Amino acid sequence: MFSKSCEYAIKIMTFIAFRQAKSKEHIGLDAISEAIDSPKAFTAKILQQLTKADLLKSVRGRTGGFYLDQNRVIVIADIVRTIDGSKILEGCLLGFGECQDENPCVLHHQIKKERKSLKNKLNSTDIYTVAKRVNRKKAYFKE
Amino acid sequence: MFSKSCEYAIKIMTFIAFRQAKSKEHIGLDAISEAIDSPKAFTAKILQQLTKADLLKSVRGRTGGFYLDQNRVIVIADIVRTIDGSKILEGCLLGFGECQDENPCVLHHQIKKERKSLKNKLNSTDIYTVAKRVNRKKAYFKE
DNA sequence: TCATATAAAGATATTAATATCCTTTTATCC
DNA sequence: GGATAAAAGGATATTAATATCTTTATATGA
Repeated sequence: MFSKSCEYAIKIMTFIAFRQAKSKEHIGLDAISEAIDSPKAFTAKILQQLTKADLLKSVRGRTGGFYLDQNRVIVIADIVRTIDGSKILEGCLLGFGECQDENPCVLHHQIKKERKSLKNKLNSTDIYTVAKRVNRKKAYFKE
Repeated sequence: MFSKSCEYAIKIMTFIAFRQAKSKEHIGLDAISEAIDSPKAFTAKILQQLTKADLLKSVRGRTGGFYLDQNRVIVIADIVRTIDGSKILEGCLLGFGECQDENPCVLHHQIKKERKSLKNKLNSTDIYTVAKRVNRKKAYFKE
């Protein structure tokens, strides 16, 4: 469903939200990739993408690391759109460039409702809420 | 969401169902790839996969081609499972090997309901029903 | 029986996703 | 100011998905 990069990105963002609820210190690559069990160098690239897209803030140098601007509410859909693009949320299931209600692919109307509720859910699930669940040990970043 | 191969496969199967409702003649690769607007050689490979998986029947030789065993009801989920595997329907959204209710990833419970209804829909949508919609010009195989 | 049209099978090519490695920039601490 | 530790950036490697091409097997019909 999501690309591997996107899977990591969702874990990264929710992990930082989780950690930041406990301490305001910047969080470094090492801590992140250890916590979510992801390859370090690859994780660094995804962190770059998230930072460029302004979903994440970063500081260089000795006490550097990553942190979230707490004023901004970030939802899972923001992360998905940044890493995988909006195709999975908006695009045609069968690859039409323009799959509207007027020129629908064979699955369009069949799956319309289900896709919409999935999209709504991703649009309404923010990372702080997810992070709270981790704190209550109701969800995990790695197996 | 689905791989390109799977997109083609869904079109292939629904197209054959659609054509077969009109004529019992075997349908050849050329007609299929033309109708669904897919690369011919690649389409041939997918047809092979579908045939091996017994979702589709084939006949070689001069009047050869592909056809459906009308006694068997095939749903979209059968096609998806054959081409992309069951991961997209059953597997963890964030790549856990074992993502159950007891050891859930950070998205598991959040998206559980939405995934389930998507899966149900794919499990209950059969290709003949889809084909009928095409016949009524309510859905298309290509743009 | 032989030419032809078809699917099956195998080999290869191309492109995109995943992943790593090395160098550069930047901030901190001594 | 120099050593150090961090992120950023660029280059490369590996693997998987997409796609094509060529050969083989099989059935038909003249």
